[in-house]
Amino acid sequence: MPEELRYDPKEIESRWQRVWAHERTWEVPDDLPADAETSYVLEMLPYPSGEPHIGHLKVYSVGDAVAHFHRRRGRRVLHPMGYDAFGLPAENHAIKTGQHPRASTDAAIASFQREFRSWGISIDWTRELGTHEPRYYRWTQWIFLQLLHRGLAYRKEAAVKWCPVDATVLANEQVVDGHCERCGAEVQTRQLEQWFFRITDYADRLVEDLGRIEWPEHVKTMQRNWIGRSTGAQVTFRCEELDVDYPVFTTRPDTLFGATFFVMAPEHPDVLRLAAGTEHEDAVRAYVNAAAGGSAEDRGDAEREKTGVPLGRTVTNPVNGEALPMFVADYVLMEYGTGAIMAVPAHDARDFAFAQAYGVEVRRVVGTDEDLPYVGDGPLVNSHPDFDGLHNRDALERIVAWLDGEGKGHASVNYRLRDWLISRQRYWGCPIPVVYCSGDCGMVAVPADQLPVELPDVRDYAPKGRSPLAGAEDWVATTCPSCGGAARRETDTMDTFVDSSWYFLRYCDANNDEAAWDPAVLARWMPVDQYIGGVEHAILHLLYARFFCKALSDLGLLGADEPFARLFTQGMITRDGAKMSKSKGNVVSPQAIVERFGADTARCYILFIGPPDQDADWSDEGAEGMHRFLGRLWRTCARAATELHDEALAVEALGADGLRVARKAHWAIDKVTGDMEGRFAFNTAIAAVMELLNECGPSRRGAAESGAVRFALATAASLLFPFAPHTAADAHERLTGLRVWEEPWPVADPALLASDTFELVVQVNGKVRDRVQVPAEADAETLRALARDQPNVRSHLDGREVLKEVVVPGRLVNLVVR
RNA sequence: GCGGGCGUGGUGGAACCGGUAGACACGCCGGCUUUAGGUGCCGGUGGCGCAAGCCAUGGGGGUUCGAAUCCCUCCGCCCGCACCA
Repeated sequence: MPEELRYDPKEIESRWQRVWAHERTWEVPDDLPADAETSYVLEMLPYPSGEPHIGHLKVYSVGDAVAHFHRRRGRRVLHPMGYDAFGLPAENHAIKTGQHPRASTDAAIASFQREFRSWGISIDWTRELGTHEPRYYRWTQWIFLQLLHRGLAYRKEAAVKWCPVDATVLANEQVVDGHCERCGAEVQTRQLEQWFFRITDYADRLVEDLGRIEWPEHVKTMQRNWIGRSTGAQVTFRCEELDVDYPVFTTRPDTLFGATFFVMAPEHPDVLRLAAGTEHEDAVRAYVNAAAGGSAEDRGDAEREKTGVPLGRTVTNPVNGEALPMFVADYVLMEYGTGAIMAVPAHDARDFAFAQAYGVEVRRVVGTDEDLPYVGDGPLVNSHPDFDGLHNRDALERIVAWLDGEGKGHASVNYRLRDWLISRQRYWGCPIPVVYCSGDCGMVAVPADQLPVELPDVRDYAPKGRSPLAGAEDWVATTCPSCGGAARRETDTMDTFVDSSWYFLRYCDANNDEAAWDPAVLARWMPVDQYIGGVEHAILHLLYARFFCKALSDLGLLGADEPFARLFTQGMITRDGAKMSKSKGNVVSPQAIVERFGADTARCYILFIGPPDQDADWSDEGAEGMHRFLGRLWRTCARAATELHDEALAVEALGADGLRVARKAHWAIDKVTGDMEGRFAFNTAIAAVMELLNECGPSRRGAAESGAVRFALATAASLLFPFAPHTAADAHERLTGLRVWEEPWPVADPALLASDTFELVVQVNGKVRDRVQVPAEADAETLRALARDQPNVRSHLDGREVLKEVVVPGRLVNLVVR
């Protein structure tokens, strides 16, 4: 093969990357014309650690294809890049090596930048940000202040989750089955004063607005489950002996007449007081202590035997005045509802299990033939003459109305969602911009014009149950912004999910030094039109970001109250069917692939491997095949550029071969466009380009006119550009002299899409017996006659009676015979 | 246990509305080019059968002229939720 026709991705890729960088091709200016059509395409913010992995390659291959497609369809596309740069891995590394987290983070960022650039993704690098840079976290702190002033950030003492390994508190969302989501250690409960964001204020809207966004249904379901909205009633039970009211939340006020006991969580503050002076006092104390020491994991296990201890007191059921025995039991959780429940064993599986174990009465109040416990619907029985016989769902409303009238209860909505605990006793995070005055001012917010509160250097990163920042004495000691007296800084830092809850806003106005953003600029881009990332963020990041947008929009700082209009969650790339990991030694490094085949091959193969929302197994052979295809495309174009003369494409003058090639090109335009528009079917889009190229092979194209072949090849390069930008740009330029990214996305000619003949399938009794080329305009009668006339069809009709003829114009004829 | 998704050649997958099952690729087989090879190009490739044909989309049943696609049922795998009152 002549040297000039060698496909050399290294040379091609670096050459075009230089052109795009030099011409700043992918930058979008801040002063776009008002009528510009825009699109915001965003991949989830990467955490920079070591080098990018194959998941990054996938997310940017998808995102860049989308970004390019929109650009070529005439939109101005915002496609920025940044780094989620605060976080524990860098800090833990610092504890081990003494290297400042900033140094290791910046090194990782540099390697990410280098690799991202080598992939040729079309990023507007002028908007690049790192969440650890003071110019960024200055505004993270500013947002914190806005929330603080609105009462959406607050400090309170509460039972919180503590990870003993990471030595910090965690948000509920970061505890999975009683274990730290990050490190896997079993979490403990501690009573601490911490900072929270009032996300529960938005619980309702966070559920409600899921209806307005185009997200995968399973992600919405996960969020709904997490928020856990339940409607029901709050009902007050009175303990006469102690003269205290205990409200409970129930979703089943219709079963109030079936309540036979009352249970409190071991953490309920009144438990010991209630038992005091009764014969159960010691047992209760022992039970409460045991519960406090038990593991959160066991506590959450529904299969576990129900345990509990009587309190020796009763409460009065407000609907019938009955005295119900009180218990303490750990199947009741302090953090949900009021920490106390009315127990209806006949119609609740948990209460039933407890009643069986402790010999409490079970009273059926929903009449059915089913065994107890019965949690379904039915007519009320054994309740009250006013309600007996009513369907329980109707009775529910009437009972709540009655309670309301009597002042004994009211309709109520309860959520599983807790407020977001955002303080962390760690170093490498955004400082919380608050000081504590040693005088009379108490807690004072650092004024916005004194931001950022910069993270000081410390000598010792090791966590000791308090933030390493507490050791930076010079930094901690400050003056009170209010009275000018002595004050001490808050030493906790913010959860890094705070940093990533607003970065997509900053990108819109990334270099604004006067404000976090200009709302007018934001209005142009927000919400993100297409967000792309892993499903592992279905709850954490995606819920927090939604909360931020709602809170900020309520503050008048932002128009969009949903951050991400469309979400796409990509599947994992596995190797030999298993998740890639260093310990398994099955890691495929993007750098190695790019080194060996070039970025275009890597990107295309990852998209070709299967539907991008599904997991897919990496195959080296598959990547080689993609490399062959790109080489063939490039070479065929390069050869055509010199060997096929550049004649105009006159469709009317084309012969059969030329027409076939031109048609195939228009078919491919239609196919690729449809695959990109409707769904992210990049795999079939690339397959269509492969088909088109196959049609242009020297033997297959036959006597096709050079204009038709050139058009088909240029089209192939053009259609492949979103997936293999360098190769496509190079091939396209050689062939046409034009820069493909400046060309509009091709539009299929309907006249060339429709063929003048089609292959009619003829079935007898549903089995294909023959095929025949027929004119596209043939009417049903013609098709019918033609079908019956095929030799192989005749032999199957021979001596039989035709009962029915099904004619599907443009497709098939089915003859039903006996 | 509850909810959701999936199951198609040796492999990844395609078939978007019920209308030619297996596009496109990997792998394999054969041929050509020949520079020694990788490479490149052309062709073949679901199974059984000499063939006509038959069988085939996890198993079974159903609806339909016609089912990978719709319905019922069973099996297997994956994901989420799971003492939330």
